[in-house]
Amino acid sequence: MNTKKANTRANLLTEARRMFWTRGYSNVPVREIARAVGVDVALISRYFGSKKGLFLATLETAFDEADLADGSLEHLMDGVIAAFVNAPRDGSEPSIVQLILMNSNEDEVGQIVRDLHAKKMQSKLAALIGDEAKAALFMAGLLGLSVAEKTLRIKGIATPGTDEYVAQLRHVMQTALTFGD
Amino acid sequence: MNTKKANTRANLLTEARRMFWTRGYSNVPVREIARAVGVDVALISRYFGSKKGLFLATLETAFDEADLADGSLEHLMDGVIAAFVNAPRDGSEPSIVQLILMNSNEDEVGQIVRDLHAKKMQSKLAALIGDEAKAALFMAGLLGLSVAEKTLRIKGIATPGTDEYVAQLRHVMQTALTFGD
DNA sequence: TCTGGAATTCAACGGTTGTTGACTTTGCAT
DNA sequence: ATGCAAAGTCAACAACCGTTGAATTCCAGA
Repeated sequence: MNTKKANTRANLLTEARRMFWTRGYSNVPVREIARAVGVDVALISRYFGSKKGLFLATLETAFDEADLADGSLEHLMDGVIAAFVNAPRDGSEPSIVQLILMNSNEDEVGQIVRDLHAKKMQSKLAALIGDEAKAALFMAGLLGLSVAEKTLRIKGIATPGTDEYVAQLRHVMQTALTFGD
Repeated sequence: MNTKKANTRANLLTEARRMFWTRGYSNVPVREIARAVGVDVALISRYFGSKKGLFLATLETAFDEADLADGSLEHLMDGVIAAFVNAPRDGSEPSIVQLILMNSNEDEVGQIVRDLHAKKMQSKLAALIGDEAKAALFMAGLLGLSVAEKTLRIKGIATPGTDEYVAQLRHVMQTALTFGD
């Protein structure tokens, strides 16, 4: 069987992604990932080279599903919400916004995450909106709402997934688009 | 001299505050703080009990200067900007918003920072604005702009301290106050 | 100058981290 | 059943962390 090794490798990748993206790179010991999967720690270094290699592997398919081709404002917002804010599939999985917020402070991998965000997300947004300052405010609103709810758990922010949360998101984002007008 | 001990104690406190507030609690080894001040590591445990004790000491006077008593919208925004966003005195010193963003993810001291923020900052804001949801969006905009500039370094966000940055801040915050109307 | 207490340093501890080489188990082909 | 890679485990490593008791330096008062 070739699927045996590939299976545990995939399990490690899934578990690592969930932990790294919700708690941050340096706050997750490799031993804990291995324990959650049910294998020995040595396999991480063996299959992914190092802890950093495992983290980079979780990044590789991060922005693949993001498709913001459509130009209309309505579809732009919906696309951003669907691709970056909503957690993919299972509700326990973190969103891309959370990946960014959790790991951009990290010393080692922080720059990689920032560059990836700038290249795949921010530049695309700026091109679609057509104004760098507006796009920046757009993104700031997105991040602020996320950190307010997910990290600071401020009372008054709606629960993600609800219509009310989407309404808040759209209101904040739409505001950014009127800046300076 | 009684001022000798108090002097190095104050130096440790200042250096710890700058490092903890800009890089996060767990990312700053106590040995580095001591080295920056020019004393031995043992003094930290001796003077503050523990690393956590040192961090808590940096929190003690954090929200003291915050005065949002005035009810007018103009003064509310200016007060928030002055008290929480602008760095106090020296430009190299971090702001309270940065303290919150940097340490709210921490396992140990995160809850303390969150509680402190909720008690001293968010509840006060909610009372002044009179609407919990609006106050939450107000705070979200503040945090988002800060994390976009300071943490992610998104191009398009103005430099803090400039008039343009204040304009962005006010625009984002004002938007939150019109939510639902 | 001597002394005694305060201020600081020194050296070591137990614990945790990521990593690696050697060993053991698994499972298919012969 | 047997051999033999592949898959996984085990033990140990060096480096780093926060903390602590003992030793040392510093310095004002007698």
